[in-house]
This record gives sequence, structure tokens and C-alpha cells, in this order.
Amino acid sequence: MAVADRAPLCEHVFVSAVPRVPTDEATILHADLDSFYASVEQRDDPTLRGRPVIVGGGGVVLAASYEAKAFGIRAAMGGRMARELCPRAVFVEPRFDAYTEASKAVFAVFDDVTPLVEPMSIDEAFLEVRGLQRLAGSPREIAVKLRADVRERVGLPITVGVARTKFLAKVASGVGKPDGLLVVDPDRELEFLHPLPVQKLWGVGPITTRKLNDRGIYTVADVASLPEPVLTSILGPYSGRHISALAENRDPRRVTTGKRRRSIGSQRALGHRMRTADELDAFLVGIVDRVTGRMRKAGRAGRTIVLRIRFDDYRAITRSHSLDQPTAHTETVLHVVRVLLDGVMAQIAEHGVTRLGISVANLDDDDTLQLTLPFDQLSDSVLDTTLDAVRVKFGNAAITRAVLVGKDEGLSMPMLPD
DNA sequence: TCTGGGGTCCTAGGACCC
DNA sequence: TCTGGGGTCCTAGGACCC
Repeated sequence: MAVADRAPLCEHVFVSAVPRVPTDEATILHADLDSFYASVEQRDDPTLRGRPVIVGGGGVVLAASYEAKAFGIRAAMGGRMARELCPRAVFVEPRFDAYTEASKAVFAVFDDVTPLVEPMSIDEAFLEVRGLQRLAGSPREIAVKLRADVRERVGLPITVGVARTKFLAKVASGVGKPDGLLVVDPDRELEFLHPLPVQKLWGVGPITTRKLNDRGIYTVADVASLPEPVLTSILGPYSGRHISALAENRDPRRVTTGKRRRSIGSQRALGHRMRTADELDAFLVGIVDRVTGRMRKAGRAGRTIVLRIRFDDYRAITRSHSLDQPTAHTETVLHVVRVLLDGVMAQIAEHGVTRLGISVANLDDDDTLQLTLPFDQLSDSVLDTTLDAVRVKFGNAAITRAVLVGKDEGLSMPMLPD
């Protein structure tokens, strides 16, 4: 992409250092909006307040207000099921533009709290508030004010968990819901964690839960009581180590900024009726066009194109192809997915297809420059030199935002357009 | 619970290179 | 002609998260 096509000039440079040593204080906030989509609907339509509200529900429930959750309705539940559980619930069509706008407003509040904000999704983020004591008060005080600010400035309820690790902060916000605040005292972490069911461990889903339950392991305390080799023998080396660590609240992950997306994709449910090859191709054209459009808008291009198919029996397969050069070109991507689709048409004819999607991965790093410098050399002049190097590589017009983040021994400098 | 759409990360085998 | 070991990339599948 030509430099001239890129967004305008450098807005600001923000310098921060991420401490290397894990803290012994609870300074990580996990902020999570409550029933986000449903709350936005209740905010914008006063007649919905206090009533069971379900967003979506044509196929699947996207979000349910707490009044609806009281009837046992959950996100991702089938719409018919939800109607049976609560016939008087109000079903509303999703308004994604409104949710995106609300999300931006909430993240603006986050950004006013600390520069170290790590977005997790449209409705949640981690915030590192260490070192803000003198400016803004204790982590608890910061969290109290954050909740009040989100309520006042955006009109939405939000729950905040505060803890020493990311994992525990996330668990805390989950336990603190709805519209709550829960601080986990570093001295009482395991007391808080151990009685919880294994599903609360981040990365333990239905399959892993069943594997553990089958062996009499139900609580986090049960997990913590087992030697790591036992867990790895049940779950494999990675998962075993992972949950063994979490069960003892060993979680060294820091709050980081500047993460970039690694893939961009889109998919579509097709229902259960048979589709002709022409119909499938028409769906594919629409999906490819959407994805490549989003890629160009984001200024990203990718090399690996993945076709995703789900059959009538909900079995899923993927087919992929990697190009030599990254692309965001509609015709190029379309050509590749057509060839991939052609290779699985026999299977589709046999099993039927209920879902069609593509994603583009191996996104290019052309607009990223990483420089590593020793910490003790960090100075104004080094900073100037660094920015000069960025300008040489991209031209002034390329810089939309620069973030300097200290990491381990070095200093990395990601540029983040997307 | 019979299922939407956006993602992330890990595993494992095979090809290929040195 | 038969053979080692390490590393990287590609492809396919699976589990998980919001």
C-alpha cells in the first residue's frame, strides 16, 4: 500500500514501562460490561428497563438482560428455547452500530484511567493501575470511580474485578456480577479461588470439564491438590501445566498494549436446506467481499486463506492455502477460496452444508517496525532517533500512533493501525 | 442447549532445508 | 547408498473465549 494512502500524521507518542517482576499487590483491573448488548437496549429504550430483554433470538440469543437471565436464559441459547423459558420476554433486533459506539465511549473512560489498557473484546478489558496511587488513589478507589464514570458518561452498568493476576481479576469480575466490584486481597487468593468449580479456570471449557469430572475432579482445590504430571497425563502437556498453574494463581501474564489482530474472517449460517453450487458461490462472493473490504479498511493484508465448512451434522472442516505474497484483493482471495471449495464439493454433496466462512491469516507486518534497545539507553535523543527511523521507513504520513513499551531487557515499538 | 459470528492458541504430521 | 538431527513452514483439526 502506498504511503499516501495511509492515515495522517502522528498523534502522540506514549512511553510506558512494563515491570518485569510480578507484583505482590492487587493492581490489575478486569472491567466487564454487564449483559452488554441488552444493557445498551435498556439504556436507549426506557420501556425496556426492568423487563426481561433478549437481543437476537431469531436463531440464537446474543445477549440477555439480568431479568431474562433469572428465567435461565443464556447467551448462545436457541431462540425457541428462550421463548419457552420466558414467553413474556421482549425480543429486540441487534443494533451493532450502537454497541460499537457504546464500546468506544467506555474505552475512552478506560483510557482516562491509565495508558495500560488491554482490550479483550467489545465489552471487556484489563487495566494496569500500578503506580497511580498518588495521582488517583488505591486500585479499589480507582475501580469505584471507574464504575461511576462509566455509569455517568455512558449510562451502562459495569463490573470490575481487582487482583494481583489477570486470571484472578477476570474470575473476580465474573463472581462480582452484576454491577459489582470485587477486590481479591493478595493474602486470601487461594481462599477465594479453591472452592470454585473447575469451569471457572480460564481455558477450561465443556470438554476439559468432562475429562476432569470423570476423574472426580470438580473444584479448583481438587486441581491444586494434584501433581502437575497427573494433570498433564489427563490433558496433555500444555493444558496440564496451564491449569495446574492457574489453580495456584500462578499467572505471569502482564497487561499489554499494542496487540494486533492475527486473522480477519467472516462466516454465515445457511440453515439446513440443500444449496446448489451457484447458491454457495453467491454466498462465498458476499463473504469474501466483506472480509477483503474490512482488510483494506484496516490496512491489513494476509497470505493464508482458510475456507471453513460446517456440515449438517455440525462436523467442521477447514481447507487452507498460503500465497507467496500477502493480499487484500477481492478477486485474488475469491479465486483461492473457489479452488478450495471445489476440492470439498463432493463432501458437501454428501453431508450438506450449514455454515460457510473464510478467514485470512498470516497478516502482514509491513506496517510494523520493532526496535530493541537496552533500557539504560532510553533517553530523549534515543527516542528521536527511533522516531526518525520510523519516519524513514514509513514516511511521516504513515504514522497514526506510536507506542513504546518496555519489555524484558529491551524496548519494543509496535505501530498499531488496526 | 441443537447451535451465531467474531476471534485465539495448541497439536501433529509432512515437506523441505542445512 | 544410507543415514542424523535441528529448524521452519504448511495444512488440518480441535478446544476455547466473548
